Amino acid sequence: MTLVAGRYLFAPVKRARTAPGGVPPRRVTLAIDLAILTPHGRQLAVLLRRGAARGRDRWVVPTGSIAAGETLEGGAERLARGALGALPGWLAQIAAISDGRRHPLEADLSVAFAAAVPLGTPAPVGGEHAWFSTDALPMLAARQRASVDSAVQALRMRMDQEPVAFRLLPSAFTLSELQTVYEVLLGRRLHKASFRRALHAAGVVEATDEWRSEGRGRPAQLFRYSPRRRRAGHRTLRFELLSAG
Amino acid sequence: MTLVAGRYLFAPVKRARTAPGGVPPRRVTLAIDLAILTPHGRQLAVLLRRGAARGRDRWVVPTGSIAAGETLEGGAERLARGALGALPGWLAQIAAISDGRRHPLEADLSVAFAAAVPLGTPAPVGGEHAWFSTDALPMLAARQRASVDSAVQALRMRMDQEPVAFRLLPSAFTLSELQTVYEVLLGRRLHKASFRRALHAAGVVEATDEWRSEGRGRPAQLFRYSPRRRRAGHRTLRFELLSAG
DNA sequence: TCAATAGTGTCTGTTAGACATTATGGA
DNA sequence: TCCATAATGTCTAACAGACACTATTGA
Repeated sequence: MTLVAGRYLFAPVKRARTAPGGVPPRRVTLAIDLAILTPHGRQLAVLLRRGAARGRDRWVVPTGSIAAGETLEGGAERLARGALGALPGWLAQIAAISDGRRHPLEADLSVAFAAAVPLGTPAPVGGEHAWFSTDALPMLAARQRASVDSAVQALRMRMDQEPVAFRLLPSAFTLSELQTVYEVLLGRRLHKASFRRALHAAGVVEATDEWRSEGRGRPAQLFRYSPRRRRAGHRTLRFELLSAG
Repeated sequence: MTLVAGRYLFAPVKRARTAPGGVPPRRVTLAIDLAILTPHGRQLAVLLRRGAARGRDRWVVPTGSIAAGETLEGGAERLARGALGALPGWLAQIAAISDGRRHPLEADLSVAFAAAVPLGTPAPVGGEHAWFSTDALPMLAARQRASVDSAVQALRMRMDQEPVAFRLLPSAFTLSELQTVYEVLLGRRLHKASFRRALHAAGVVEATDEWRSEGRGRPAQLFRYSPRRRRAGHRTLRFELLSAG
């Protein structure tokens, strides 16, 4: 999934070789769509840009194409910088979509990327960008809507394998914030005591000596993500999700 | 991830629209690589085709491009029919790779698909195709090697969400065969009693009235995959894999 | 008969979830 | 003082893994 940096995407001297059947690889127009996600209340939010409006409010997922000698991931990073002014904490390729549905650039093929940025990241100033809750998206081109849905689904499927949840928070966070992120990603409420017990047992966070007071209630201690090198915990059997069909 | 069938990939009348920056979506040559996987002993095996040999033994992952009006998934299905003579039990898009490394068709961009076929599926007659254990692959173009590795990894990551394991077996199978498939995918041995207990609790298989005797030992009862519609079992917290880094 | 594999019953340590309680701030 | 949130301790039911045992075939 991870792309090798520093390689040329289009080697200038190579010429398309004909396939065994005699048909050369088809030429298509390529776009990259980037779904930048962040927690927002009990939902995920995605960063959209005001589109080339035709009167009404139109929004688009940040999209673009690829420069000569640029990898897919390189293009996605460039898009992210353009939208955020900085690199996201997490970036991953999600899917290639080419179902013929509408896309702002009318590209034949679009490659969807997902990015995660910390809770509280403001939308860039200028009024061109805004956060939208993924459960109340505005009108989008059908293929971009599919990109956002795939990105959210992929985030949920990868949270066990990669520390995505921690990239959706600033480097220092309270355990309640972390629990909320996990609840958003899992789509269900968790028990506070069990959550902290599991965290402590896995040893993935370390306490700082800072505390944060918000409104009423007792101040919360701040923690950091600290993956202590441990033996790779073995995967467990999970049949539950297979019963659905 | 699933592509909509029956849609045109390249709408003939549409013209590439210029991006906001003024750059039209880049044109690239596109190939599809298909890693057809099946269980083979305690490993997964992949189906390779004898390549356009230059003297030595060269092998390639089944690859091709896309016809006009064909979706990515449609192209992958056509490739699968060409290699197997039939559709695989499971087919999924894995990744788009464009790192500039070698590919048989020299395509700029290749989209990797993974397919699963049942244990015991023979390689097509004619000597053009053969199964290779994924832990002892022959020389492959670097990008195709990456496709195979990604396909195997994706199979392992999706086994909890989709009934991939059952597509790696014929419709009727023994519980020992199923357990072996799970052991191959999980990469570790399982306990017989626990495995059957979990299977029974989840209610994902149903017994047939057939039995199979192989060599010595008591004959084994045959089972089928039967996903009884149940309440969607909730996902559990899993921090273990996040400790690695 | 022995060897090999299928299938089941029981025990035990671990863990997820529920509940209760203490701690510490603001209103 | 009351209330809201943080943090922790304890109980229990469920479960994973280990072990032992029975069942049924072929050599």
